[in-house]
Amino acid sequence: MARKAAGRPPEETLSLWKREQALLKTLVVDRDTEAWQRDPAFSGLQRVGGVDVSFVKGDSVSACASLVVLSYPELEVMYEDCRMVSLTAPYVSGFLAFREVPFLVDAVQQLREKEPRLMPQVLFVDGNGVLHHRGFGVACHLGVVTDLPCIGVAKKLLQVDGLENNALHKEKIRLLKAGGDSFPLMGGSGTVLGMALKSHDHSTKPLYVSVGHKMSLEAAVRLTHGCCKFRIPEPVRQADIRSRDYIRRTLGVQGAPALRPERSKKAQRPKACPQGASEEPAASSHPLPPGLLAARVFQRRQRDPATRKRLSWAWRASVLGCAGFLAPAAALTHH
DNA sequence: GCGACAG
DNA sequence: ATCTTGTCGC
Repeated sequence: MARKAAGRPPEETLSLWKREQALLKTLVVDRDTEAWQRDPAFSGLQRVGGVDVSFVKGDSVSACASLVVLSYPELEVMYEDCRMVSLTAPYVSGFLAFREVPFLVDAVQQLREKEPRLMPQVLFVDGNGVLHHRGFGVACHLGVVTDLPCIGVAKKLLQVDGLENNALHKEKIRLLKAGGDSFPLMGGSGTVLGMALKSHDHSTKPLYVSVGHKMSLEAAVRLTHGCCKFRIPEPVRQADIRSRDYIRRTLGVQGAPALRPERSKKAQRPKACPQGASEEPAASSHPLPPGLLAARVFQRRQRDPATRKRLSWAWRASVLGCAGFLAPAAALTHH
């Protein structure tokens, strides 16, 4: 039963989303916060995570959200969680997080409750971090809401702040020699928004790496390279493969009941799965509305005395925003 | 009409 | 994101 696509949201909704992004952006930490991030060999890093959302072809609502955890440096799958979800928001460039993040947060939360020892120390996110229209892409969004270090990895250049996939850019790509080579992506304001990375020796198209949360750009690029067996970092690649497999096994086999759905060879069976995981599509979860999600984050952060003062105004604005009493935009630029 | 457009 | 076969290269 393929459901109909939601149209583009009204300007009013986009305005609320922009406010949400502006609020949460104040919580992004764009430097290394963990000891392993500064270690040359990432000593102390044992678990890397990846998330992805795959879609059902004729259906713009049904999707499979997946979270995988891999060992580091072996890059073997230790945990896999795939779940069918019903998307509520349409895809709008610049607002990807509002479509995908609620389900990914649910997956992280379930892992935190049921298998805390498997919690990844960093999450690779399919999409951009600070390399974004308003400096707050899906990798930042997921990072701030989960409080996990996150790395944004996009397969195509998001052309914002003067960045263009033009002849000069293509020439810089051509000059990348070996896997690990990269060049900075400088925005119009002179800020480095991310790096174009040749993820392995024989990759033509680069990856666009940017900071999501709690990690420096340098460490993000270095770790991304360290997690690439192929062009796409293994955590994201496994999340992608497994979510697509899940859809195929769940929806694509109905006409062939005699055949037992098989797992693709690229997807090795993980050691752990979430408890209660069913082969049937799970009931669609009910993510918090954007405003309440922000409120919950601020509520948690507010317990930390170091950030309480700085957040108090944002906390109030968030709560007021939820109630439909939005403060004027000027309130966000003061303080 | 033309170019942009993370996933 | 997804629609799609074969084909070229190691």
